[in-house]
Amino acid sequence: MQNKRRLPVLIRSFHCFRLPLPLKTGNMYRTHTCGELRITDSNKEVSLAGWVQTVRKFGSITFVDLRDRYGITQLLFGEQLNKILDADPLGREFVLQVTGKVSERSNKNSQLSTGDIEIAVTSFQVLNKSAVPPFTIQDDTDGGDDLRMKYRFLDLRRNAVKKNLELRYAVNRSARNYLHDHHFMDIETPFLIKSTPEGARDFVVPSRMNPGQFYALPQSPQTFKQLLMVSGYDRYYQVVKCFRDEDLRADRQPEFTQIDCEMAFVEQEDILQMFEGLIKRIFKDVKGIDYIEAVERMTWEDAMWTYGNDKPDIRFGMQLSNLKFPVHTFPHKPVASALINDAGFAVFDDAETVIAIAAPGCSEYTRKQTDELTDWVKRPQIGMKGMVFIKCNADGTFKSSADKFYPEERLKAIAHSAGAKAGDLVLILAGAEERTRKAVSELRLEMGRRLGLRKENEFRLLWVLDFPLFEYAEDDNRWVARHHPFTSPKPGDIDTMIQNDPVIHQASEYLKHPYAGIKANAYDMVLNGNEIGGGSIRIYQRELQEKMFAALGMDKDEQQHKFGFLLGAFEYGAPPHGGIAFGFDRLCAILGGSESIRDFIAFPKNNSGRDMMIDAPSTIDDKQFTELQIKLDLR
RNA sequence: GGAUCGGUAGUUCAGUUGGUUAGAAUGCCGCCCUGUCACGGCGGAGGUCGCGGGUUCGAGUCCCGUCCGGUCCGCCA
Repeated sequence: MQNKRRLPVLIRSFHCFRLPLPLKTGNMYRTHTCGELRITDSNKEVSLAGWVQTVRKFGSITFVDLRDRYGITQLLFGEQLNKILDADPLGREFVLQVTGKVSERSNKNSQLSTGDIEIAVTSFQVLNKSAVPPFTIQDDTDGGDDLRMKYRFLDLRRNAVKKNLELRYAVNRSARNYLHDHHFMDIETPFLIKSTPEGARDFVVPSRMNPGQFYALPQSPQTFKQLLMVSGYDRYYQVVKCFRDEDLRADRQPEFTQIDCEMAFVEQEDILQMFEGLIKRIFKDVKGIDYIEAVERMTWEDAMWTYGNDKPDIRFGMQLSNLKFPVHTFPHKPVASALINDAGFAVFDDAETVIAIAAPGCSEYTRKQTDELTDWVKRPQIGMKGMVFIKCNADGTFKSSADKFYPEERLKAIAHSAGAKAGDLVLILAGAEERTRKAVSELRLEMGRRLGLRKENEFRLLWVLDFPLFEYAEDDNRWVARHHPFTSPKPGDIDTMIQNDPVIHQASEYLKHPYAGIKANAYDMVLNGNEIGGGSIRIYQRELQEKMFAALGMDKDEQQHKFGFLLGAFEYGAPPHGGIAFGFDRLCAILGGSESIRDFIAFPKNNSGRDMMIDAPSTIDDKQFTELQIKLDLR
């Protein structure tokens, strides 16, 4: 494992970006915004326009907080104007335009940037009334999630959401500036393209002019950006919508945005350095964080070995002790099976895989607490049958739920292998390989969270390198591209690929187990346990691309039908090239300290892919079906 | 496709072993109040307990179904 990075990490949690406050020019509605007037503006005659945040009435005077995108300014309605308000009161969220004089307040409000002044209103105009909003437009709104989504246009007035969108814009600007500085060119690619159901399910769009035929919305601009490389636009980028018709999560939307980049005449190292630069620039511009010297690097195999996960959160340790694994899983790694073998403990003996981790400082856990942890791993989502504990007591003794089978010396050795110290609690899971590995990885993250080891203001970046090129799809009984079928093998594996004539479904000699097989020239960038970007060096020779398609079980006809345009282009001087795409929404959410990407998207969809505000998707008219020559057949 | 949590006033929630008239806070409406900024005081209105069925003398509460929302697994090259 390469590990040249120095320890990190400090942190300022405020956002360093700032939007310009003053309006460049006033107009008939307003001379200033609600966020910019200060005591130095005293006695100026100004006009403001905005929304009524609150009305505070005191008999013959009234205070109104007027809000716009830039802030809140207090308005004072004196005795005369107050009579007008008595007759026709202002309500929350009314759109109001006022003219008046900036005056120093007798009671200042240090919480507001405009808190030293108020506007002594001389005239006003209700530009529009508002119905009573269904929830309060405040940082701490009383509105529930679905109500906020239904009235998203009101939710967006809230400062909390506005800050997220500002952060999003800041990330966008920062990325564009960096890429522009490095000669990347923003080129738009089409949204109505061809369906090639390889990875995710496509969204499809019927074509009226070509009855019975459909466009697909792009899952990414992958092939187009590669064609742009063939065309000689050697540095391309796009902040672009992508579409995938798959089930959603808190961090997954059917339409999402990528910062999509591609470069020609590069090898992997060039890409890694260029985009480390990008991410550092974003951190600096958006968070004011300037500490990242180099992004740490780890091979995929090391990540799987050390953390059981291809996107490890390296902010904390708790590295795995791999006590037992099937022979071919980690051919180059020292599996420590001697520690647990030959003890007659059926739970371990019968298991395909046994993995231990040490939870620091947890040796004092009560029976109730360990039972609760056991229940946690027994939940259907984790699916383990139980958990074995070793308490590493402060006095140097060891106590385990498997005492009967392992003398203290062996418990000590197992605990030691997991890096446990006195006072730690070793957690051991055993079972089928895949499930156990995932369970330990989840357990590690959960314990890290519970023990406060995943610090919100700490950011650790990691490149995960050398992914396997192929992955076996149990359901379809075939090999699929782990990244995508345009990914180049590692240089050393290219000859193997070209020389062999792969009929991969049957036993492929050179694929073997993914851990041992051909490695891809692919890389993911991981931030605090989240994959924020991924890419690869691409195949640019027709012959190799055909081998790749064939390896995935695609015959010549199918290759031609689906990707003939790309294979053809490779015959006309395709340069070596590669690229990367960053998940823009997710990156923003992480920088904003949130698990959910929804609050960083102006108009997101819910769990079921519905837009609750406009109520989409919806049925269409019979006339539309007729035009499309489509008949509905709901089964 | 599956698991799980939730749905009660405009809103956020409470509601005991099934038992009299379903509560609180906030918002809303009215009156009072010249320095508030979570303003305050007094008064008032506001409910098909998601929907359908069942058990029961009696259901917000128990059972079945269904719809909606949240989270997760599968899925997401």
